[in-house]
Order: sequence, then C-alpha cells, then structure tokens
Amino acid sequence: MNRVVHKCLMATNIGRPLQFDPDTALDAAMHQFWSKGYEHTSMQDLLATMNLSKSSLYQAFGGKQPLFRRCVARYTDQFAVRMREGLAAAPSSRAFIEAFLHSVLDDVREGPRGCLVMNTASEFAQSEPEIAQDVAHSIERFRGILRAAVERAQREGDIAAERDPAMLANYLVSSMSGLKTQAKAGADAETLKGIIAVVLSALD
Amino acid sequence: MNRVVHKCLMATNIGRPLQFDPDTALDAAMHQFWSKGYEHTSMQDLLATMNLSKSSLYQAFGGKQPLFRRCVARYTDQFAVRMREGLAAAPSSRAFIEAFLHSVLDDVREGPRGCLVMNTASEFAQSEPEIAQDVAHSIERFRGILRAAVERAQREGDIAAERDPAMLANYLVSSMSGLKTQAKAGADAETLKGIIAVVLSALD
DNA sequence: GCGCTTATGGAACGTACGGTCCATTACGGA
DNA sequence: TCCGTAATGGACCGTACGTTCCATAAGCGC
Repeated sequence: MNRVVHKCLMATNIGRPLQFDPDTALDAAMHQFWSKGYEHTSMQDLLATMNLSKSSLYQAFGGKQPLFRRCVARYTDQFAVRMREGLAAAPSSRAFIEAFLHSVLDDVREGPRGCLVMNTASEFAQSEPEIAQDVAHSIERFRGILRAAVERAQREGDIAAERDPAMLANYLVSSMSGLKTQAKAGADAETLKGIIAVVLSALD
Repeated sequence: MNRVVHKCLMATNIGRPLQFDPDTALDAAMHQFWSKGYEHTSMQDLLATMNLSKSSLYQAFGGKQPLFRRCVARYTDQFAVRMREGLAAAPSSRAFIEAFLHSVLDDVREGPRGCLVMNTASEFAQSEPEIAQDVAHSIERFRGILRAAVERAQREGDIAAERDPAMLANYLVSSMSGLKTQAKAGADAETLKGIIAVVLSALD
C-alpha cells in the first residue's frame, strides 16, 4: 500500500508539543550511563530517571544506542566547555593543569564514575567501530584544550619551551584517565594526591 | 523425600573423569572475558571457546560469574608471575620498568584489550562490591611488585633514594592503566611512545 | 472549532540470556 | 564383569531485555 510515513525531523510548531525538556532528559540519561555504563543501564532505568515513556524515548531519541551516543556527545561538550572556562579563568595555565588533575579528588567523594568517554572506550573499543570513532573525536577535543593549556604555560614560563606540547597533552590525557581508573578501583584521596604530585613533576 | 545430593568438591579418582583440561578451558574463558568484557561475553561465547557443554561448565565452575572471578584471579596470577620473572631477569630494575611500560605497544598490534583487572574495575567498580574487592587485591599485588622494582632501582642508583617507592609504584600502576586505556581508545604506537617517555621522565 | 500533525501511554512481541534438570555415557575399583 | 560415581549432552524454563505498534490525547494553524 506504500503507506507514507511522516517523520518530523526538524523542530516544527505544528502538532502536539513535547511534554518534557529534551536537555533535562538527556542530562538524566547521561548521568545514568556515566554511573552504570551502557550495558548495565536498562531501558527501565532510563525511563525512570528521564521521566518519560518508552514511546517518547523512541520518538525523541531513536532507541538506546542512539541515545547513548548523544549522551556521550553531550558529556564531551559539557566537559570541554568546563575545561575551557577553567583555563580561561585560571590565574596561570599551570594552575589550571594542576586543578584539572586534582579534580579527580572530587570524584572519589561521591562514588567515582570515571570519565564517561574513557568508560565508553573501555566498554566498546573492540566491538563498536562507530562508537570508537565518537570516543576518538571526544579525546581529540580534550587533547586540543590541554595542548592549548600547555602552550600557554610555556608562554608563561611554567613549562620549558622546548617540550612538545602535543606530547604533553597526550601525557595529561593518559594520566587523567589512569587516575580516574585508580579512583574507580578504590584508591583513596591520599594515594591519588601522591600520584598527581608525581604526574605534575614530569612537567618540570 | 530428603534425596541426598552428593557433590564432589575435591579431586577424587572415582567416577567418570573430566573430559577437558580445566586450565586450558579457564585460559580460553579468560581471553574471551579479556577481549569482550563480562557483559558482552555470552554463555554461548564461553561454551564455544572453552569447548565444553553447559552442564560441564556449571559442574566445573558454578556459573558465569564464579567463572569470571576465577579468570580474573588467573589473569592476576599469570601477570604477576610474568612481572616477577621479567624483573628477576632484567639487567637493571630501571630497564624492567621501561620494558614494562613499553609492553603496551605489543597490545596495540593485536587489538588492544587493556588490562583485564582494570577493565573489570571499570565495569564493576560501582555495582559489585565482591568483584571490586578482587580488583583491589589484584592491584595490590601489581603495586607490590612495582614497589620492589622501584626499591631495587634505587639500590642500583637509577632512581633517587629519597623518592617514596610506594608512591612511585602507585604512579606506575596509574600510568600503565592510563596507557592501556589510551591504546584501547585508538592511540597509535608513536603517541604511546611519546607518553611513555614523559612517564619515565618523572622517575628522574 | 475543526482538522492536521505529533506526542503519549501501555500492551504486546520476539528473542536471547543465564540457569536447571535428567537421562545417558563413561570410567575406576572390587 | 558388575557396580558406584561423576561427567556429559541437550532439552527445557523463566525472565528481562530492547523494540514495535496502535489507539488516544493534545496543541497549533486555519
């Protein structure tokens, strides 16, 4: 019968309007995925935290996996914004880098969830190429900001000018990822502080 | 009817003998879990790689989760043994530490799987206290070996005597964990080498 | 207020999972 | 050779999952 299916792909103001705020719902889903991972988060979990019905979730987000990818993207955006803001507001770039690493101590207080991007890398690196791509792009953004931070620190004289900023940015990403994993694995604040001190000493 | 159930809990030589080698089967399961994680490994996957039937698996290992925990324990044992052997055979402890970090480059060649212990931390830290305990114990063992390596390196004059060996051991565990995650996230060999160089520079 | 379009709630579906059970098979000891 | 014991294969089970579908509700433009 060639039934024509209408899909509303762009925002329009005809028809019944959404009865929930997509951003709020997305944030809720993001925190759920962040806390429990993709597989350990069930549809029921999502519906409960997002406060919407199954149909609405499918209508609005297309299913569990598309929703997840949007959550990762949202996490990346928010994290990048916070980093950029922190860097812009910091008295020195070196201070920002130190504060950035020390932020892992906040995680440990409220049940460490790690970094959603790295958690996703760990869960999907082998099995889902598209998600692996998303992860790579997210990390690239973090890397870029940290590279800018290193370059500014070099200009400010807090990191030797001859060091390779890209390499140090990679090092910081890797170190942060390791720290978050250690926090998840149960390391206490003192242990983390000790590791951070050694990590920072490599910048001198 | 009080039917008496006999459970053969210890190795005995009466009755039909096992038709598979438990160690071989355990190794196969370990590699499966290591590659795909707990949730992404199905019973079917396990039966296929282990080459045994469901009843045998349940009879011999008690189910999926007990099997998984034995795999993690086995991984820990093997990894610890390899580390200790490497340390014992190394011309200098510093050389061992460098080789240890560089071993992440081998991973990247054959599809990086990370470290089973850290992967497990990432997957279960929040939800399964018993497994989190296992993970903590495994890490403690790695930490201990690395601490011994640092102490020997100090005796050999390759690490300053005033550094805290326990702290440096934590740092190495964290760094290795970060490197493995970066490898999983798609970092290439050159990038990893650069990070390793910076990591090692913190020991000077 | 009517009709178009879309969101919503909830029932229903197929499937794949981990786990259980039992009849059968196979070995070792007497 | 027979018996006791334990391993094996495969059918079976209940459940929880992600997904689909449809009837109904609800705004907005005319």
